[in-house]
Amino acid sequence: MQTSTRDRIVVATARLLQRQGYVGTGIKQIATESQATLGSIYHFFPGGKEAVAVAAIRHGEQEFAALLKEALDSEPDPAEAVMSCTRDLAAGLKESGWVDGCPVTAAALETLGADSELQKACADALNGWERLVLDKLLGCGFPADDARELATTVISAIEGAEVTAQVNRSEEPLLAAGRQLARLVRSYGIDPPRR
Amino acid sequence: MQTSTRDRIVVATARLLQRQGYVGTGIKQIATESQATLGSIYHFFPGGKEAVAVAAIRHGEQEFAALLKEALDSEPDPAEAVMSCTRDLAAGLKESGWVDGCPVTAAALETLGADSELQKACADALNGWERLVLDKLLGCGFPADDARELATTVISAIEGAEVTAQVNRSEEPLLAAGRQLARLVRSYGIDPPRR
DNA sequence: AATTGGGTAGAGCGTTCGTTCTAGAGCTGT
DNA sequence: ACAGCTCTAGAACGAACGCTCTACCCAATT
Repeated sequence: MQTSTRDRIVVATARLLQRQGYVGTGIKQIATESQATLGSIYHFFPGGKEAVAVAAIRHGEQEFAALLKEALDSEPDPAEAVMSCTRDLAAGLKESGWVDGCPVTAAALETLGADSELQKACADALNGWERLVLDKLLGCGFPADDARELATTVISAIEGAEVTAQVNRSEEPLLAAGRQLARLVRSYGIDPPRR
Repeated sequence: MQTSTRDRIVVATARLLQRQGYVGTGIKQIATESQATLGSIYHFFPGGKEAVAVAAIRHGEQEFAALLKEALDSEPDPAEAVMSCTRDLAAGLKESGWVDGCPVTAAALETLGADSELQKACADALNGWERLVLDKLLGCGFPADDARELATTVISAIEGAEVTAQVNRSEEPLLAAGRQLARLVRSYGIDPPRR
């Protein structure tokens, strides 16, 4: 067997959470989609549905972090880097038929009231991504305070633009957000590091 | 009876959708929360759960539009207006214990695949709000192209910042987004209309 | 006084949910 | 050969789901 059963469960769950949220995703659907059985799922995740979801969210976080990191590293200028990021996201979103959005937003919104492990995993994901942007900005010479506020804004705006793009089935909201965020970043008048 | 049964159903459903999404909200919970019975619900909404949800989303759209309009009208300068908006949202979010977020996002994300009436209602809501911002910018003398792109970015960023604020249980993401959006709006160098 | 019809009330339908449970397959070390 | 282990397999449970259905209340109309 190529991939382990456990990995198949996590990956399939991550995709399902992304598309239909936490409550909308059933354990039995996960079993079918991952070609595993209920027995296997409860063997690897004695914590049940929530434990599977937490693992899937963490997987989604890393996957998205990799995409983000690659886009940020591809351009020395942070403004260009942000646009590269929204371009990649827009392309991926369109390719999936507008269903593969942010891997954590849907799950996060459904589990806000109960401060569960799942909710914590979602918060960790958002903060992790924010840190990637923050580091990029700091590396470009932005003052710490400006960089922090910009980083949270960039992640929030991308997050929101992705939802808007999905709902309208259009790349435009993401691309527009990318351009405006680039303008915002440039407005600080900090020269990109030459290499 | 003060409020009609139908109205109680719609209002209660709107709040439930906001907090736990579409799939997470049961018809029987709606009945309990709105002090109605199943019979009443299916009497007023023969279309079942989805019909109730559509009515609730439209109600949420109008409610949020009113808040948005008030905030936008309170300041002549569009940059200040956007910040006033995020301040109001942050205050409301904190007051609700971080659970009463955007009335449509949660429901929208769960119903992306099936192009249902519900999905359309969510798209209408987002576009309606965007138009309010657009009109404000146009009224301040922004060129049409810039205004359009700014308007979608503002709504997307507010949307995303609200989610981030909820997940982190903090006003800061919304306030930061407000400040950065104000900076972005000002970067176009258009004088606010004097009155 | 009788009738009509909008609205209320909730028992019960079939289905699906998350979870538990027992049984067995496939492998390793002795 | 046998015990011991991880992992697979799916039947079965109680609870909850969306929805249908019949029965009833009560104010307005005839």
